Amino acid sequence: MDLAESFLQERGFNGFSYAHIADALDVKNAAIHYHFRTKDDLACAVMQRYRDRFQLWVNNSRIKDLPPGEKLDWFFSIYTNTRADNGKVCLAGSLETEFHSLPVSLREQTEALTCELLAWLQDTLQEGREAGVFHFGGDSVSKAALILSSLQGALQMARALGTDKFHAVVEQHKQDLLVPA
Amino acid sequence: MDLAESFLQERGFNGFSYAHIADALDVKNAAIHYHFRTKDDLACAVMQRYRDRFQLWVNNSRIKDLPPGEKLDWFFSIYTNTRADNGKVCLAGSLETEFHSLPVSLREQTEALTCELLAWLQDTLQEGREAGVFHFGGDSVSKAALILSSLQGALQMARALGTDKFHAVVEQHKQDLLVPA
DNA sequence: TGACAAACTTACTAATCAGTAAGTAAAATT
DNA sequence: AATTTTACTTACTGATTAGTAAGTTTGTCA
Repeated sequence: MDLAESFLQERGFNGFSYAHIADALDVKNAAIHYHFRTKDDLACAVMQRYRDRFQLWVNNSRIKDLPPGEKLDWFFSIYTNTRADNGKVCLAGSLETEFHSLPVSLREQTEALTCELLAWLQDTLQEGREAGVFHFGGDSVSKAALILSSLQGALQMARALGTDKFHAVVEQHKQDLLVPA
Repeated sequence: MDLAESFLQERGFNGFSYAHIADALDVKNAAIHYHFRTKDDLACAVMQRYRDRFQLWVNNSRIKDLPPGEKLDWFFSIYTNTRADNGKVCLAGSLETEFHSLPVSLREQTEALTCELLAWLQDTLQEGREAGVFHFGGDSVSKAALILSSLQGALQMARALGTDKFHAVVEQHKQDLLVPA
């Protein structure tokens, strides 16, 4: 599953095969089929684990009780540390790009993940604005969508233009949110 | 090339084959190979045409002489009309997602396109800020990267969550840029 | 009219793809 | 000790992949 997750982030759903994973583990492809009957099953399991992990984090008091500014820093750091610096992109973004060539079960997982990320970000932004820490116009739903879409896009952009661009985007978001006017 | 462009935007480079195009045109796959020896050649030709088209537009006085606010509206409208409403994503975003599984020539095209989009957007933002129409902190390079990455990401997000989300992101960008404080 | 080139088709190839059926070895359970 | 389960391997299948070689049709031009 770790390998499948990496391949999904690095090459997309259509960009890897059972053989890639089997070779990396030095087993035969049938060994993968034993654990995950179909490729959809494998990808769905990866997505479910990814979602569960996120929910576990945000419901943990180490994150939940943080002030909004630090919560957001934590969120940004997920993208910075485990994605941009390793040339990976967000699972949601990766699968959305290939959406129309994906099995239905995997589309549902993609939708669910995106909703969950968006919901948490929206709550955090709202909380921060009410606390006077964040400053932005419009509603928190749109601002959350703006930030999430930008993080997704910036990870992809980092592929072509290097991680500096990604870091610049994150800093710009902080600037936009934190500086009053 | 029109079909290849559509497939790239809808399914990604690894998500379509010569057979898809041949079937759609009711010819044999060898007919495609006659015009484009390899799949890389085809995709590169599509990218080159896409880039040329963009340069033609931005150098045309119908766009070049527009005030910054309307320039930006035009830029947003490319994404809204020809992508979000048809379930397509930006070519740059699509190829960046699969970057590590792409032939080198196609990676170079992807990088070039991203740079060109970014450069134009940066100039436009700078011009607008100097004219007092746009308001944002930080430098225009970062802000351009933020907006472009967000548009890319929002097109992908629209796949899973519908076009409403995309439109909300565009409105939020306008709000962020246009409202003084 | 004949030469030639453009735009194909027919008929392949070798590789890769997801997925399966049957067999095996070792560990866990009864 | 016998049985069952887990985790594979071996050996495939049929579909699809990008790409090729040789032949065919159609239109253009000298």
